[in-house]
Parts: sequence; structure tokens; C-alpha cells
Amino acid sequence: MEIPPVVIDRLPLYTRALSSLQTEGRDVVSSQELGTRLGVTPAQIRKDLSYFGRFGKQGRGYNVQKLLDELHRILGLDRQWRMALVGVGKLGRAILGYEGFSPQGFRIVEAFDASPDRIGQRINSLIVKDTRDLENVLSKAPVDVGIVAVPAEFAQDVIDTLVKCGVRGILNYAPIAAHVPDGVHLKRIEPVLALQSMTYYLKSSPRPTITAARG
Amino acid sequence: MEIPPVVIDRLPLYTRALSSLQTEGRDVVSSQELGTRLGVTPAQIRKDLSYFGRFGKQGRGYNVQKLLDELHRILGLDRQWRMALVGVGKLGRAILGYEGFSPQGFRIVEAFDASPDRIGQRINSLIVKDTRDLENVLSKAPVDVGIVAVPAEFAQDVIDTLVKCGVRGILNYAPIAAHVPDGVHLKRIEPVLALQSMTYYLKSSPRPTITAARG
DNA sequence: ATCTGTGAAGCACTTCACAGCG
DNA sequence: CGCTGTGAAGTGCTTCACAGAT
Repeated sequence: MEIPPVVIDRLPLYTRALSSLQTEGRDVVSSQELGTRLGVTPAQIRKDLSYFGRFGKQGRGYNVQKLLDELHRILGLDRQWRMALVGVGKLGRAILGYEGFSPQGFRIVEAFDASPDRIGQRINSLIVKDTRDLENVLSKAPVDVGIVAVPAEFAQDVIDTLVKCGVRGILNYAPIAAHVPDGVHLKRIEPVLALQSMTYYLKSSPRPTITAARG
Repeated sequence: MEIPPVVIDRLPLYTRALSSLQTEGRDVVSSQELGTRLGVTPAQIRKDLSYFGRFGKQGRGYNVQKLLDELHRILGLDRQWRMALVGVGKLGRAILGYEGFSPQGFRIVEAFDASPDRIGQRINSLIVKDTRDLENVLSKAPVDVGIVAVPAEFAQDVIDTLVKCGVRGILNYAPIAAHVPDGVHLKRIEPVLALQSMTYYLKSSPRPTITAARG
């Protein structure tokens, strides 16, 4: 069956809420409660889950642990994912230093850059390699995902190389509309894009006057 | 008129492509060419633009400069936007150091943290202030957008405070499903969410064997 | 001839509403 | 009775296809 992409985008939210519930020691949760926590309608949660199977018990709800396991399996979060970073400038270093990846099973295992004074540097136990060696390195130790943090002008080339290396998932931080062949999944994650659409809604309504707590 | 939210999300992509075209010295562009560059159908571009007016010339296309100006005006990108960062841990520092905001008119003008050993520190010409002073500081110098980079457990509280301070746009880096009242716009921008849905598509198809350039 | 702007058709996603199980 | 799972209805978005302007 062909699952609507928006459904796939919501599943990680469900796993996250379920993790919290699990930490709170809860055994069972209804679509109603899950929906309230996430700001999603109960019907939508039930419909989304129904694409993959029948995980709930009528009259009771969903077993937290079981549903969490199922979603992990469905999303492929029951294994480790290897990632390669390209571009270790300011942004690239920040990405390397980001601690949110590894607890979720995402590991940056290679870092590349084109600049001679960065190649060979050690950053968090990784040695920065030459971008020109991408194909050689990744042919010996393939990765699942490429993270692109190079300047806009080089981004498409880097993406093309990654695709040639068999990388089928790309996280693009560069401000370009990159092209990838069918079967390769690219996500734009520049914060500026999010801001530039948000301003549409902010521009009209005035900043309210604030009655602040005073000294 | 009520504009579909997806349309608003695409407009920043259009402005970006138009900026490139402008740099290339192009005067006129058709929906066809713009579409090819962005991976969007020409009909969609025309339809999207038609919500806001009639910017093209039949038989010719769109004047690059004029359309760019219009889109800037529509999105509110013809002015500066003031932002406050909350949380100057590792992630917060990276956000402060990010150079992509200011060229697009987004400026971080305040930084807050709750930890005593961070309060008072200077980072890039900004003095880190106490999160407890958020209301006082923002009542004197309001901001348009709040950037939340605190640990998950504090994020909802910080968001509530920001909303109380009249902030109506929030960029949330914390891994929680935050709740905001109507009229407040919140965008989740954690990279892990993007990865966790991408893996759904990656998990099934095998990593292809690569024929790499060898020595 | 070329390319926009747009109703109308088509497709995708969400919500409803209820049968059916625990 | 409570809550899931799901066809059917409803809503929103995309694409078609063509009239009309240059």
C-alpha cells in the first residue's frame, strides 16, 4: 500500500509522545489522550495507525510499549543509521557537536571538507577528510545519510557526489533548491525558510503591548 | 482571502530562485523556467502567485525584480525582524553563531539562559541575560520571534513566557510537542524529526553497491 | 506564437460517524 | 459502555486546459 507522506511525517511525533508516556510509567493510552498531547485529532491518529495494522484494543486503547515498538520498526528506528557530514565550517562543526543525533540512533561517522587547512583536523574523534576522497571512503564504508553543510555554490555538486556514492537520504542545510534523482530523499532544514514563511503571518498583526512584571 | 498555508511555505523558495536569477542578471522569467529550477510545476507557481495579484505579462513571463519585490512585501521580508534566543548551551551558541540569519533580515538581539554561570557571559557582542528577566527585558524592547534552545523539560515553560511577552512567532529546537494559543505561530525545526521520517523510505531499499573511483 | 491567470476537474488528506469488539 | 478501525463524506490542494493578453 502507498502511505501518504504526511502520515509518515507524523509518526515520529507519535513515537516521541509514546516515549514520554513510557517514562511516566504508563501502560495504555487512548487516541484521545495522545491527540490532546500532540495537538492532533484522535481520528487522525487512529487513521494513521490503521495504514500499518491494528495495534489497539477496543474499549481500552493502545499498549504504550507495544505501539512504540511497532512504530520503531515501521520507521526503521530499531537500528543505527550511519551519516556523513560534508562541510566542517562553522555550521558543520555545530552539527558535529550536536548531541541530539546519537541518542536516537543517528551517528556521524565521516566528515569531509574541501579546504586544505581543515583536512586532517580532528573534531570529536573524527578526522576531517578531503571531499575529493568521498567516493573512495564511502565505497569502503557506506553511509545511509549525507548531511550537506557547504556554501550554496558547491551544494549541488556535493549532493551529486553523495548520490553517486549510493547515499539515498540527504539533509540539506545549504540554501539552494537541489535536484536529486527518484529514490533519493532530500530534506531542506534551513531555519531561514521556516522564518521566511512565518513572517507572512506575523507582519500584519501588531506586537501587543505588554504589561510586564516591573522591578 | 484565506491563502492555503502550503502556498505560503513555497513563497520563500520562489524568492530564493528569483534572487539567483537577479544575480545572474536576468530581467524576465517564465513560470516554466522557475518551475524547472525549483522542481515545482509551472501551473502551481502561477496559481500560487495568482492569490496575491497579477504579476506576470502574457506572452512574456514575470519581471524578476518586480516579482521579487512583491514577494518580499507579501512575506514581510522588506523589514528587519528582531529575535530573542532562549538557551545558550551548545545548541544555543551554534544558533548565535549562525551567519545565515542576518543577510535575510533576521537579527538575534537578546540571549537568555537560566544557568548562573552563563548569565553575564558575552557571546558575539550579546550579554546573556537571566531567563527570569525575560518579561522585563522584552517589555522594554519587544521582539518578533523567540528561538527556543533549552532542554525539553523547560521548553513549554519558556514558550509560555515568550507568548506572555507578546512573541507571536516561535522557532522550537526542543524535542517536545509544544502548545501555543491561537495566533501564535510555532515551527519545529529539529533535524532529528526530519531524519526519523526519512528512514521510513530508506529502510526498505538496500544500499546499492558502489563502483568507486579506485586509486 | 508565447505565456499568464483561472475556473473546473481531479487527487489527496482529514474528519465524521458508526459498526463491532472487549 | 468505551474506544478502535474504517468506509464514506467533506475539505483542501494540485493539475488541467483554455480564454485572453502581448
